[in-house]
Amino acid sequence: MLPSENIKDFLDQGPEYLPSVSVDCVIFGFHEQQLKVLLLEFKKTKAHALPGGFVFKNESTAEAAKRILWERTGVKDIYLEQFYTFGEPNRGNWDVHKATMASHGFDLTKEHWLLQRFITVGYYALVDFSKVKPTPDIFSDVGDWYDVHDTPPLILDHNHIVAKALETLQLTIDHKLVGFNLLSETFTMNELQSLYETVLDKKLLRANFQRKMLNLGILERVKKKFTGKAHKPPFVYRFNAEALDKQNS
Amino acid sequence: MLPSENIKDFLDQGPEYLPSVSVDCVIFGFHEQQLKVLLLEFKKTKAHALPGGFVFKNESTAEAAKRILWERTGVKDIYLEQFYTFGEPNRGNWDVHKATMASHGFDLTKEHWLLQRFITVGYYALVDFSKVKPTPDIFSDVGDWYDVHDTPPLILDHNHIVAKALETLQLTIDHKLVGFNLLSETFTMNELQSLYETVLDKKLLRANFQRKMLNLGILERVKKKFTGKAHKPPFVYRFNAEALDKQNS
DNA sequence: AGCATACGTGTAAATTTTGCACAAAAAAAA
DNA sequence: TTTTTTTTGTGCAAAATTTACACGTATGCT
Repeated sequence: MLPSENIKDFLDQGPEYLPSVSVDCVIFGFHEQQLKVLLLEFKKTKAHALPGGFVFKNESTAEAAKRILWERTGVKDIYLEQFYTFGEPNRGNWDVHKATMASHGFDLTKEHWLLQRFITVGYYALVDFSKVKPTPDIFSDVGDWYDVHDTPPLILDHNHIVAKALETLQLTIDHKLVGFNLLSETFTMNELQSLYETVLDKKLLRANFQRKMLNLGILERVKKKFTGKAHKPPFVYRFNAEALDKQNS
Repeated sequence: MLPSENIKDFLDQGPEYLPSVSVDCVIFGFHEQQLKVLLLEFKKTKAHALPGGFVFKNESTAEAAKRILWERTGVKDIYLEQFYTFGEPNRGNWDVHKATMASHGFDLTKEHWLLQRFITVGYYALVDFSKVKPTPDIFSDVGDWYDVHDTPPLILDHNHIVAKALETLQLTIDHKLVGFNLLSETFTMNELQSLYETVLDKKLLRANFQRKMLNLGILERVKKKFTGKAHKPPFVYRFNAEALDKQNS
């Protein structure tokens, strides 16, 4: 199927969506000491945007977010949390959408459903960077990771949405054990610490951090890691889900 | 104007609202050692509900919430905070609306805008109980305060919404200084403490509570209170807004 | 076998929180 | 005016937590 046919299909799908409501996902990943966000780049217009989409009439906003997440990352069972709903009537310039569509040969009228006002429900997702293959959608040709502190200008109020998501994550990570979702299934204490340092943007004392984490009783020691380095290899930990559930409930 | 004409006006207003989006307000007040919520009781059907409404096409959800708040309480400049958006496709039984309208002589078809699916954005408000005169809307004949732990069954998912609002308030009050909004402009340390004890649902040590509050540097001592009792009257405090702004920023 | 490395734990100092006690204050009563 | 009564406001020590640093130890390489 040609790209423009996909887009026609999408535009025809308008009536199946719940009007006025969209969902945007701030997908966080952790890589090389940086907290990353997954962004899409539109074809031709080269504008950047958060992965987002619309909500089917019999679908919850959370399900819509999960669907979008799956389409963009190929990962299911993602840690997902709603953080804010952006309900301003003027969330920015919708010309981008018009231009994007025009660049594909669709000239939308002012009344077209895609150019109406949308409230967007923001979800942030924490994913294992190594498991994710950023997948562009039909409007974008690339999905790529950006340092959350060094994002390009985004369409609409998406920069604001990213900022709010980061703020929420920083407030959350300290008293709710969500950080593990950003690491692979097993990890060293060092990796965990540098994740926390990156998210909170401050140095932590190794010794105390380790004690605190171990005392939570949610880390399971797996095995030694073979590093090939001339020193003692670190333990590798796995995060114990049952214990976490108790704490978060 | 007769009630049913008001209702007709309301029903005709459908096209002016943003489709699929509503706003519900959990209005908290503090009275007689109880945390209260303002609830409406529908005429005839006697069902209870949160004050809520719809969003005009050029209005933000926050503005809509403020408007509803003003209509129900007669108070402006209310402390208002968005806490969650309820985006399930099945948020409960919409028969109540149909029945309510039927009781006013309007037989709504299944396709009527009022009976469609709505996402609702939840806001909680903190108001000075003594300043508020609960005002019913056109569907309800009474607005009344209920102990948040002793509410009647509410329509749709409104009980759930109240629970979530309370949860948010409890998490917030400890590290964000929002409690003052629930008291009158001046208050004694005792009143402030019993507010905290009620919201957090636990006893606090008077001496330490007082120290903590005073050390925040946001309380301004006003004057002695004449109680008519045979003992030392307490100081009366006023909450100093500028100092708070610094802390919350 | 010994060394370099950085991991894991022990411990003391500093700070904050908790619990309780008591004096000061002010209105009413004598 | 003096005493009585009650509750406020502050002081202080014990307990708990956080912070900072030091040291012993396991491991792979030389």
